[in-house]
Amino acid sequence: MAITENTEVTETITNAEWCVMRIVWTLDEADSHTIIDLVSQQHDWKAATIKTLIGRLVKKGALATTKNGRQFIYTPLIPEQTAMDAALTGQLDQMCAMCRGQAFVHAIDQTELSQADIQELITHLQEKLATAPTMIACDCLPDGYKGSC
Amino acid sequence: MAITENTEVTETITNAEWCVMRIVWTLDEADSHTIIDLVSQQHDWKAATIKTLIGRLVKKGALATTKNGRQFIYTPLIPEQTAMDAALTGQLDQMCAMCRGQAFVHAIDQTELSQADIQELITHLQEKLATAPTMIACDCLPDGYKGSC
DNA sequence: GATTAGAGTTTACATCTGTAAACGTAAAGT
DNA sequence: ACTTTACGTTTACAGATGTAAACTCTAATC
Repeated sequence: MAITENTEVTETITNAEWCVMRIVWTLDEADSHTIIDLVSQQHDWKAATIKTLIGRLVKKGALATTKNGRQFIYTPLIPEQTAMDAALTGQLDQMCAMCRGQAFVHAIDQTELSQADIQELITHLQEKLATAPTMIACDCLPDGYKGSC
Repeated sequence: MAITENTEVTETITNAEWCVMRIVWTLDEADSHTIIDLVSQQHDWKAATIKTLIGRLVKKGALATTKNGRQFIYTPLIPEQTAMDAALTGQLDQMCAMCRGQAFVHAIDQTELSQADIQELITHLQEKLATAPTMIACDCLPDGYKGSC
């Protein structure tokens, strides 16, 4: 069995931490110098700030460290797609079930998507359509109360 | 001109606050007794906790108050759809532009959607397809560096 | 009219986040 | 060997967030 599987997305990655993770996800592995260099070109943060974020991510189990001479090489322990999925789903779970569809409509309107992604989305949606319910009930009120947004 | 337009979504609504807002959005207006009653059926929070959340939402300008005898009637000052839109978009803006399409695929897979919503999404996507780029570049690294997730 | 109850306000407090300086230590240069 | 770097760790600190008790009134009750 694999040694470092991370199925459980235990800890949450904060906004600032996302910026660090994105660098490491993209490079797949990076030393702190590289991370600090790249992140500070995107955000007006001191090196110390980025060091803190790296440290917190290691403690959270989002980044792994491999000793390389005097320094570390950082690698992602949780897949980018998993983190994105959890972040989006977490946000959606908080919203009224009845309104999620509209939220998607708006979000998709405002997001640049590639032709391939759009195709894939259409395909998935068409499949989903087959078994889709006529309507989704509002789940904002406790069980037993009816109401709709 | 209208008196209480709230175009600017200044303050953020926190997770706990969302639970209160959902009740008010759904009922359209509610007194604190009702809010406390309904919210505490969904969450194991003391009345005091919910009072705090209501207070913070009023201070943030998310809820309006109208005096009604000794108590207040609370009404939403920001539309639910606007808040949902901002929440989703904010989350997406944090993720790699190249990966957002996949994030949508996963999110949509895990969300129950009505037939009508799916139809609408397909229509929007088909329209989008016409002007969609072949691919979206990864924007995780600072300008000048190329790399892809 | 005195008392009580309930609505809103203040205060409290631990944890999480964003932001960063200070520090210890081992490697690298001289 | 001695000093300077530079990497990772510790400490700091204000503001946001989750969670809730305490307090102050005004309105309703006896």
